[in-house]
Amino acid sequence: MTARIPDKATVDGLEDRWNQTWEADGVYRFDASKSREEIYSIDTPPPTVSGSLHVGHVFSYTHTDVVARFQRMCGREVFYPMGWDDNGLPTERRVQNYFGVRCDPSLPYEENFEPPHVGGDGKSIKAADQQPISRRNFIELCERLTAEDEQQFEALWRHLGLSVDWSRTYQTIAPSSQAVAQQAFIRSLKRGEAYQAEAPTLWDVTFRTAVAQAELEDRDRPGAYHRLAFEPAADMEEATGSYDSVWIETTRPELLAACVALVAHPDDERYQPLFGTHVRTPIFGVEVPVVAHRLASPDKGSGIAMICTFGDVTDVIWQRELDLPIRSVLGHDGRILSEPPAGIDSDAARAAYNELAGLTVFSAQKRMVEMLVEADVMDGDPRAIQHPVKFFEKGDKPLEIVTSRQWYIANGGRDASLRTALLGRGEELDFIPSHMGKRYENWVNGLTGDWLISRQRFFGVPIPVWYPLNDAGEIVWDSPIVPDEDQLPVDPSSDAAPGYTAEQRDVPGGFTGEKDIMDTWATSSLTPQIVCGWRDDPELYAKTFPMDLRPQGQDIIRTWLFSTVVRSHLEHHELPWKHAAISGWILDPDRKKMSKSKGNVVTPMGLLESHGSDAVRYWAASARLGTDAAFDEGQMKIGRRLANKVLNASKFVLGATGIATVANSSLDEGVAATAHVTAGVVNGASMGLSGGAAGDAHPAALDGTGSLVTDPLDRALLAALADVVDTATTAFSAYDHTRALERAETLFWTFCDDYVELVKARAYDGAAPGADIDPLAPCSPGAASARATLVIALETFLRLFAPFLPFATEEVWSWFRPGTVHRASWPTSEPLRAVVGDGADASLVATAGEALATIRKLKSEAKVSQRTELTSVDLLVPESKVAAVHAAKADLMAAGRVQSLQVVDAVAALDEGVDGDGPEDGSGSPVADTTVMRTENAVFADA
RNA sequence: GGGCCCUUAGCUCAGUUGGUUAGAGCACUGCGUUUACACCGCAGGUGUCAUCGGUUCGAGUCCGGUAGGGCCCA
Repeated sequence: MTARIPDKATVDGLEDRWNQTWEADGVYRFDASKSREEIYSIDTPPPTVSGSLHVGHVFSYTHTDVVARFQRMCGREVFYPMGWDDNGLPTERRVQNYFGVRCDPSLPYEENFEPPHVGGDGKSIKAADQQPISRRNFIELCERLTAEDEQQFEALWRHLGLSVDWSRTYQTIAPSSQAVAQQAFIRSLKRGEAYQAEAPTLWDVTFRTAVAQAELEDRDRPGAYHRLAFEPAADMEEATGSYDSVWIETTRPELLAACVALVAHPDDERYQPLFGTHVRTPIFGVEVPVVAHRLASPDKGSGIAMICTFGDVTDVIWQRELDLPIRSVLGHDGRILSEPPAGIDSDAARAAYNELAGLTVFSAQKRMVEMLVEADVMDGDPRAIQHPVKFFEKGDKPLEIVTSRQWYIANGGRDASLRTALLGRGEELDFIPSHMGKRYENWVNGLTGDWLISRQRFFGVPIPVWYPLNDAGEIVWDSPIVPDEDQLPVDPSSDAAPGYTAEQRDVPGGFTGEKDIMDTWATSSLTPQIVCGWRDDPELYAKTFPMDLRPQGQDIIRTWLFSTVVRSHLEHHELPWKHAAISGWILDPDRKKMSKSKGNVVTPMGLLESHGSDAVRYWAASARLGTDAAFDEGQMKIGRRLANKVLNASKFVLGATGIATVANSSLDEGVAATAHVTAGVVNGASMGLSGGAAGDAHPAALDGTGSLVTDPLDRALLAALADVVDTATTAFSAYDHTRALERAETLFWTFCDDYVELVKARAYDGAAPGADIDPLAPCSPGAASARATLVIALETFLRLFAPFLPFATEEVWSWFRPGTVHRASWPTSEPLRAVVGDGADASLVATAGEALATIRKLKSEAKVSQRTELTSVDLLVPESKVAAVHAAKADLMAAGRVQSLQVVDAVAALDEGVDGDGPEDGSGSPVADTTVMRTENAVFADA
């Protein structure tokens, strides 16, 4: 029979072995029979599968897993599903490049379609080289690719050791998720929270879709002010008595045809006389009014600006608030429309407009400037500036504003009472750290409109409505046809509207399907409803919703977190979760945020393989929530060292106590020996996976007096451990996992470096080097005390470390404990305190350690091996510590290999009236610090 | 321009309601192969707590200003 405890312990290879066992034993399987009070539910962010996972994901998902494992050990049944966010634009883009195709909804479906490329080379394929395919073919390719990606993601998460119930994974594009998204939409529609509107919309001309406020970003771009002359109309000449032109400066001369007014600040004295009068636009000769508005900035350009429908977001506000006409000149393809807007009537104006029609914004500007120069209505050369321009965060051309019919969901952007209510939800939510709530508050206060959820794309959840066609075949937008909830999910582009036949599609008197899909966030804002079974599992839903925890990155507070709060508030009138744990950024060594574009991203699997998962988890867990962390492989090496130490210290404990002797051949015997060595404090009761109490440590109804743990040093160690357990538990309960780890780690190193060294000889109880120890044979009381302490401490440390180092702790647990450490109970201090009684003094560990270090220092400075025997040495100890050193004296002599140790009161020793001469060997300084231990009169056995 | 966070040893970071001489790990140097571990152990030096001012018997900690860094929003 092979030994169950390896001769050479290593952290390498533990991941695959334990993942297989955990899967086979269903260690993390959610038990839905538990009661609401017993359940801890986590709403894990579904990563975008079309993107690649990076170190930041590993970082924040580890934070979540650490909490999940802690809560599970505290006896909670952890509901911890994992999802994949696969719908949306990122997947479409990836499919286009990976397969060399693009979606053309006008094409018919092709059976058994095989794409022109598979795999691609990661570079984008030009649109012209992409093969157009039908929407259904395109979606099939999206699903094919995401399925592959999801497998890789799951493999990574398993390797990292996430304690997810992998039987409960979900996809945001899955039919059940679509049904949830559509049901929530329909209900919002019926309550009036979802609505459609024809309105100016921020539009990405590359992707040809509308985008939401949350997806915008400002980028500084070069631009140029063009100084243009507007001629006064008759009423202005009359008002001012002047024929002078009005000069405006604009960065967008190509939109001149859309000009509907000039605007200046109401307080601007230069232009006050002009308000209410008119000017004529250059080139086109359209008469437009001069108006006043507070958003015009007197110090920008000439202080008076032209309002175009729609040059930027301010133009939209002006158009709305000043009730100006709409004159669109830009199409959804980003080109100037072929038909001129109202007002361009003269032949000359039409001719000028025709010069621009069909051009891109860029070319139109060039041509427009030429015309302006020819007409001599532009003053000088364009003046170059840098200015912020709005972009779609995933796009690379400036956003334009076009008028289009879109769907919205109310989010407080237009309704003060809803906004107030949502701000209240933000205050109600427990953000960790709390200052992250400010980001939520700032975002809600900065909303400028409702949430635009419709996207003119293909791979996503369809907006579940149809529209009737009148007898003329025109769409009746105002009367959307809505499916019943039990019909969901529906695809209006292929399913017939309720009450119609398929033949009535797109014929007069029939119906047509909504072509738009919902924004990704419109589905992922419903992950609590998706995973908790809102639509189809009322029993589960009642037990898991509202959820306990939403962990996520700080970047998506305004998007994912906020939109989820919105949906929950609208539908359920409550928060979707109690706590929101916000992870920080990962910064590269230059303190910059790590990102793909900077090319400084490390692949997570490579990291896990080179350092080990426990090591990488240790690095992640060392960072507090909300705090940015450096990408620090040094920290991973420390984690690896800790995991390695856990294995080796455990080997020692099991060896010195004799448990290894029997556990090597049989787990049952090892468990029994463990119970024997600890007198039942660590016993084998409640074996198996069921119940949170498996492998529990039970107080053997002791008050310290009947305990095997009699030695003061042993009692001190367990007292110190009890303190650490209390601190770690309090910290963990407050989501401060870092402190829990740090406290456990610090005491563990003291345990290894000092305590173990001190009690080693006592625990061996005279056994010959290398000899097997019989754990059941009688031994001296001192040995029994040390052995019991070693095992109790080890077993407690394993449970303290289990959330952080799931692989190393489970490996060791399997050597001598039944079941899995991950279903063992989180340690409590009561059993430890019961074993050591009230009189235990935790500080004895530190004092004994200090004394040991003093003897080590003597040898280190003498440049001799720590093994060197000391015939005799005086240990000068501060008075307050003398008693403690005496208590550990025998262990100290054994560990320090001292044959004769004199413990001397350091204060008394300095007093010449006591020993008369000072140190006989001259080693001590006459002004020695009496608060620090030191040695004198050392005699080495031989040099 | 508004909001939030940060600045402590060469590096990464602790430092809890203000209270002895501000800590840890890494790195570095020296020593040492010990019946757990060389992926090891032991020992050692390391500070203008960004800066200026205030409150206080006492400030790394509380308050205000300044500088630098980061993020979000306009």
